[in-house]
Amino acid sequence: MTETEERPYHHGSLRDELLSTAEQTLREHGQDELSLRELARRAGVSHAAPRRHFRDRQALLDALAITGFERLGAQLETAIEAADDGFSPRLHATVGAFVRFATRDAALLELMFSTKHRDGAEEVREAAAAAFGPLPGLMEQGQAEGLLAAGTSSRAGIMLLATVLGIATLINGGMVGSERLDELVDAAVDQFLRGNRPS
Amino acid sequence: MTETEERPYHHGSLRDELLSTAEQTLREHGQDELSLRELARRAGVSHAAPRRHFRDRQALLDALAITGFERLGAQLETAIEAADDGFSPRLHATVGAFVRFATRDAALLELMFSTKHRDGAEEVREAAAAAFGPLPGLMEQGQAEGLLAAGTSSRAGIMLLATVLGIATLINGGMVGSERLDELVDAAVDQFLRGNRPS
DNA sequence: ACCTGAACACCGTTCAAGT
DNA sequence: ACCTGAACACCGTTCAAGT
Repeated sequence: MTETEERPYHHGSLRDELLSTAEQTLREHGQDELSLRELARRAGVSHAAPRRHFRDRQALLDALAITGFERLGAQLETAIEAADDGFSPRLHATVGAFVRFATRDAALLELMFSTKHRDGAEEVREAAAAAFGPLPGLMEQGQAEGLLAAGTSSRAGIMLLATVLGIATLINGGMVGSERLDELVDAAVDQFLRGNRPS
Repeated sequence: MTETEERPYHHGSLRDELLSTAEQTLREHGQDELSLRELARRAGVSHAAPRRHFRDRQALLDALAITGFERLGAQLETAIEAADDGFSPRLHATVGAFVRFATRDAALLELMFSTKHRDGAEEVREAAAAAFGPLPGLMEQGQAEGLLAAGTSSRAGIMLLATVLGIATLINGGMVGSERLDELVDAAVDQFLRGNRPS
């Protein structure tokens, strides 16, 4: 009945399984504990098998960052769609979704925005760009509604992201108590609106 | 004449030497390439010798983060003292000093604000708090000069720090081109002032 | 008090060989 | 096309022993 009693020689979906158990290990034990050999063991496969799917350890980390950005992008989109049509509710929904993602999965966030992707790993940056794709449109809506000053849509999106990313980083690193999360997020949105409204 | 021709059995200042070559390796090759054994080799000492000074690898990383915060704090202080007396020039100087530190030494910045220090490593958080000690006072000066709204000195400092930290993270990770650094820093200060001025 | 040298268990990576 | 098994060079960590 069950098809998992005896594993076939060809695993079938080894790449996906490695990625998902890697994500779990990253969340529960951090990046340092993440070893290719351990992942192979958990998948019931030889230690050299992952080599077929990930050139090296860094390639696995890059892939984790990419799927992270994909999930983040999906959550941002969902949040925007679920919110009311106006700029302000959409802005709040977006910021809230980002911060929820960022604090729920601290180690993944760190990996996604890590310096390691600076060289090579163009795909990671593309995934990041795709995840934040909805932002400029949202900023333009804010301008159209007269809530944001004109001519800042790209910069404003980066500024908003930078602020909430910074807040999440400070909290994830233990530099700021997590009980201040909501207060700071509200302040970020507030400061953003006040700081970028038309004069 | 030279006293380094033959190393004595007792190194003398092994801890300091390990830390400073570790800092260099971190800057040039990243955290992954940082190995205790390699540091020991470079110091001309057995691989087990660092154990006397750092309980394990994480303890070395913590120490690096601490000295990083100490240097950052010193640079912030110097910048404030060198600036004109007013709030605005001091604010610009502080932000500029932080961003310079953050982008010059990306791997160190990452280590300093890493999730790893969340558990244990209370000293790292104390070092961080000490480095940012001048911020609340600066915010109070802004309030006294009527440029910042009252009652936000702690929160305002965190917000400012979060925004510039986020900008540095985005640039260090390659998500935003480094040619936008000055533009974004100016925008951060501008948005901060507009967003927190008294109504 | 500080350092050495051997030992242990673990990695990532490579490569010929198997299915 | 995908996986195995042995091999290599490297780790971090521990501990008895040296100075």
